[in-house]
Amino acid sequence: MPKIVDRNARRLEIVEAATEVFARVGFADTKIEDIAERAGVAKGTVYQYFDSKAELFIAVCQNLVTWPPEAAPFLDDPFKGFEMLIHALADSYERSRDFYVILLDYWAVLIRGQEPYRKYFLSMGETFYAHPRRLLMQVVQRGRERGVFKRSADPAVVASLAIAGIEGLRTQHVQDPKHIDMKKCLTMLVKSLRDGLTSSGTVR
Amino acid sequence: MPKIVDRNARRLEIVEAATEVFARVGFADTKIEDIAERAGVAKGTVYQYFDSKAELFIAVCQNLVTWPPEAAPFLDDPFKGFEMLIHALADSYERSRDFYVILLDYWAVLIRGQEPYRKYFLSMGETFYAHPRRLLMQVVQRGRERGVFKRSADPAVVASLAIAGIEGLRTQHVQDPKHIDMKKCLTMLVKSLRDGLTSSGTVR
Amino acid sequence: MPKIVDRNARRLEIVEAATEVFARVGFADTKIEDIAERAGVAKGTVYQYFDSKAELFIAVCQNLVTWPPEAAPFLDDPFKGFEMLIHALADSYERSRDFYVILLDYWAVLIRGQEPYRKYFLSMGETFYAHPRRLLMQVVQRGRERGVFKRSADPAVVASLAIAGIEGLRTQHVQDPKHIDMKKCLTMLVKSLRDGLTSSGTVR
Amino acid sequence: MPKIVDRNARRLEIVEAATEVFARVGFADTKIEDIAERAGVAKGTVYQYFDSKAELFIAVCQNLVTWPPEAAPFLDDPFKGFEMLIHALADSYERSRDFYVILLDYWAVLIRGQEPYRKYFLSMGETFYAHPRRLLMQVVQRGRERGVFKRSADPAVVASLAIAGIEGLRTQHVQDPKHIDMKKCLTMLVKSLRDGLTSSGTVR
DNA sequence: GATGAATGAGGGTTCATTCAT
DNA sequence: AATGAATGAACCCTCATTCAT
Repeated sequence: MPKIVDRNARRLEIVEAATEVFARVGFADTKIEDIAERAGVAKGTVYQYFDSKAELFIAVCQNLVTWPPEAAPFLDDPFKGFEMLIHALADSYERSRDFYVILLDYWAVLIRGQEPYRKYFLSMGETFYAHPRRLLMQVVQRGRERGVFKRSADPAVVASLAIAGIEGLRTQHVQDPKHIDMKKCLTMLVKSLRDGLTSSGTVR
Repeated sequence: MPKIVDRNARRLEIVEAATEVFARVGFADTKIEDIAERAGVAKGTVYQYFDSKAELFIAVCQNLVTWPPEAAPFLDDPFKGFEMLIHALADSYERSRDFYVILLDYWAVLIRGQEPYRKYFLSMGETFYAHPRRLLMQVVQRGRERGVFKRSADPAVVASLAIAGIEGLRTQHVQDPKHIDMKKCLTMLVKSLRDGLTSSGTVR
Repeated sequence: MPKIVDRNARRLEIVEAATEVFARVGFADTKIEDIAERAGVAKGTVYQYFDSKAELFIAVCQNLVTWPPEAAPFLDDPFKGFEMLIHALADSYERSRDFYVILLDYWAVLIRGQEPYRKYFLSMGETFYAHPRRLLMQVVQRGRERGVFKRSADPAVVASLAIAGIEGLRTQHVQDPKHIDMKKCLTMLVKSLRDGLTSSGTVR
Repeated sequence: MPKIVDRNARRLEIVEAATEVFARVGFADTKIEDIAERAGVAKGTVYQYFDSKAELFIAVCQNLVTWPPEAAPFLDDPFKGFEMLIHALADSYERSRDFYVILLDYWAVLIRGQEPYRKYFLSMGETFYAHPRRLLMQVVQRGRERGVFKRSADPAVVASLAIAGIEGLRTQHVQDPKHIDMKKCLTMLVKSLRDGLTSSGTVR
């Protein structure tokens, strides 16, 4: 038998090293050697686990896409649940700065990537956004059923808006933390959306 | 003038060619030669106008940061003005897909860039976001003064949220246009924010 | 205008440098850098003239395939012509040791090469062998018409045999010059083939 | 014996696997891993039997050099024997395409190999060609003694020519089977050489 | 002995940048 | 000013070989 190694563990070590490096310098400027060094292995070893830099990047993204909170505890109270969910999502961004920063390259592939990868990332993106969106839609739906949210509220639209708000705030915050008071903004985000869900609808 | 084309015109041609190429394939994968070809000049010529690929990218970004609509016509009617402003901003993204796509690389520099450039892009970002933010804050402020928006509404927060919503929706839309109904989402964005600005405030 | 260079001349210099290196160490062990050095240019320059090592090798082979002697002066006298032709062919091998040695790699591509190249080399091989074969067939044919060679002699077969003999002798000679007396062997080759072309045919 | 398979059998398995792979893709493009896989062993195991890829190639060549037919049955009738011998040699090429194809790399070492190997392969080449040459020389010699071949015929030259013809025809045939009618060519090869061995000698 | 994980030197290729014309 | 040929540092990836188990 050869050297005893837990391939899965080693693989994960490399993915984690890669996550850190990709996040710090971006895909284009990342050298495989840097990743190897950070993982404490030789350059060639990386290629025993991943066929190419691109494959490794995919693995990194997949590894990142495992964060979303469970919805169960939030569902009972639509009002409170909606608020909790948004904060949980925002936190998940907060918790992993890597995650957010790697999204830049992730998006880049999505928008401009060549076909083999583009399609792949696209499906990844679906699961990626699909889970939080599903959770959000569930609370909204529940709220409608209970009569606390308006019938006319479209759960898909609300979910998109909530995610958009969170991401958009993060984007501005990452650029210049001083200009954004995240706490206040998130509070207002929740409030506005809830108002939109409950207001009598006739504006003006 | 020794030549028929003056330097400024030629320079702009190169910037525009670069904009198109950067947007299409991203900064890292853009070759100076591609830009030169698209601009109809030789590779060396590009270096007569820009010291490096990075400088050229800066010029491209600066050239992009000239879009926002004028606020004047909207200011009189806070309600209508707020709505118009958001749609105008969304349109400006819409109108220039290049613009949005280049933001990816712009952000990348902002977040990870080495110092000479990072600081530079940061200040650029300020003007970049500052103008639309200022316009939004103006309408909100005006609304407060007229008593149509709540006193407690923080113009800075509202502006951030509006921009966040627009950008976040675009992000999702660029990834998969089918999943997002932009029109509905923008309408709800306006409505929610307005509700947040007018609701009696007592939540629950 | 850029540096004034005769691209064709420079290209040829590189091909000639490559010919020497490919011949000396073989395709697989040839480093582009070695070729560049021998041509007195930088590594990158080679790639301005050839897309890849394989393309360069093709160019080398094509450049080599320009040797065959003109037949005209020999055609009148089938006997003498046949002899002269064989010696001329043998000489052309002799003159360019490079040529012969590079054939090894040429054949390797032909026999095992992947499709884009295999087909290409195949067509090259046709012209490569086609010319000497055509010359040989012409003299034989002329001899038949004049009645000095047997009607039953097949020009194609004779041509193949003559070329086979020359190449086969070279192969042995390159391996160990001491074991082969080229002059005597060529004389006997000519004599045998001529005997085969004139003998009454009833063997035994 | 500690294991079921003895070293010699295992060694031979590896050599045979290597023969197949070397023939198919050539020495340079052969990966030890491919050989190991085909032999049904692990990569490291190959190195238990051979110190290096080069050593393994030597072993492959040595294993190949065991083919030639026995002369005894041919010797009695010089005419018939000469013919049979040439066909037997041609068949031996035919039977093992591997053999012929590996010659390419064999020759390459012979011509350009570094010293430790070059000399080695040279001596191998001698035995390699020596055996068939010896057989051919024997029949010719026998024919001279019996008075059916001319005194002036040089057995060494005839042997070289016969081998040259066979190899040269194979070379052309491998490149493009359509262009060569091997049967006809071999018949004419035999006939020509025999004519050369019996003709009255005064050409013209 | 056998295994296969790890290694790292090595080479093909790219491309931003320079510079002679 | 414009050109595009030349440069060479940089980097991805391969694969023969080693070695711990």
